[in-house]
Amino acid sequence: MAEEKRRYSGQSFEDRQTDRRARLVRAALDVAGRFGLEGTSVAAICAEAGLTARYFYESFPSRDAIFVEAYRMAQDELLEDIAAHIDKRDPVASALTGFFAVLESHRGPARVFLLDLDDHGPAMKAASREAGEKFAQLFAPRAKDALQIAGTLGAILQIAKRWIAGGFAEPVANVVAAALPFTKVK
Amino acid sequence: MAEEKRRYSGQSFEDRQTDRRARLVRAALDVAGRFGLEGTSVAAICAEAGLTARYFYESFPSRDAIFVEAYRMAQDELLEDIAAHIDKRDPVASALTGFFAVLESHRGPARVFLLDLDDHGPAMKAASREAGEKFAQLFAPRAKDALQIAGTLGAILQIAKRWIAGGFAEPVANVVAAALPFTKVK
DNA sequence: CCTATCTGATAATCTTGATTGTCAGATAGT
DNA sequence: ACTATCTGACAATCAAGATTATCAGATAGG
Repeated sequence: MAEEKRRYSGQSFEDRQTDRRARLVRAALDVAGRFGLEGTSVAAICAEAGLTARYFYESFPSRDAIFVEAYRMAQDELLEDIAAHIDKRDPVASALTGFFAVLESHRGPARVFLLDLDDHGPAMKAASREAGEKFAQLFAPRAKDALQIAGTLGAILQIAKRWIAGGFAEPVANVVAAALPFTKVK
Repeated sequence: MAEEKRRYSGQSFEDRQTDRRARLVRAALDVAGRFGLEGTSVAAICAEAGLTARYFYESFPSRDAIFVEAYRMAQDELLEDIAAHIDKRDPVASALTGFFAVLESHRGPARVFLLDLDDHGPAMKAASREAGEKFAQLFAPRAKDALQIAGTLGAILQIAKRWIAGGFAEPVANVVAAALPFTKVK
């Protein structure tokens, strides 16, 4: 909507292309956040971005490609936001607070993150594994046993899912309080 | 294969129908265990069961219907097997041991259980929620906070996933040892 | 004004897989 | 042997959605 003026050389066409690409990624994240990856068609992404399929394939070779890109973008933003929240005094608790706070403020992207991504192709699986490793460094910085790290991560993610399913009813502080003990498991 | 003799009235036709239905459910569980729900087509289920599509729709109105049934069957069997393992002395630890032991011996059905089932329709979602409640009684019998229960369950499931991803390399005892502390979180 | 390029919309194509329908051969009860 | 029913295989239909192709109108630079 918001019908951009047609003046297509206010910006160079590369700039416009880049714009479109970015709009598509945003749209994909948005739609996937509402309907899940499976429920996100190319048509829906394009409609959300106010573009048509032609532009989609101008920037991405396939639907899966944009999913991977959207996921990585959300991942990066989430990690950055959390990093900004970290307090040296108590890195784990503050990271946790940052994590849940960001989820609460970006409810769309949040959902994409918490899905099981192992069943959406190898690229997605790899991206999700990388994310897992990065989060592990935040939430279980000194754990060495892979299974234990998995447990901590699983606990936090499942708590987040339940929280989201309940409509973010609990205040962040409560959620953090529930999750924190799971980071302390010896 | 194993070409059953055609003698279709050795059993009444109702019996044969019931047989076919059961074979289909087994097959669905098996294929889903190998390829995931999305990767499980009606054709694949039928091939695995040694039957054809006609019989599929004789017993099930849709593909989703058999998924729900297969999931519930696996759920029941898993819970029964765990129940058989429970030791009154230390119910949680023994339930955990039973859980992982069963996963190890039934690797196919195991996978179906650990998937995120929220994105396969409302019936599946409901079934998975029920399962969650039953498992919570086993693994977190005295917890009262929903978020904490979620955390414990999430930890155990994630540990199981990681274990499976690693090809069941760790012995069950180690996996139980990694998971047990997560059931003790206060 | 002309024209090459860009844009937006729409339609055509292709794939995949579910769901139905048809049919000849097999079986068992009579 | 006769016939109604059951069986297995296969083709036909339908739908959804990805990917491509087409086309008329808009724009800007010369």
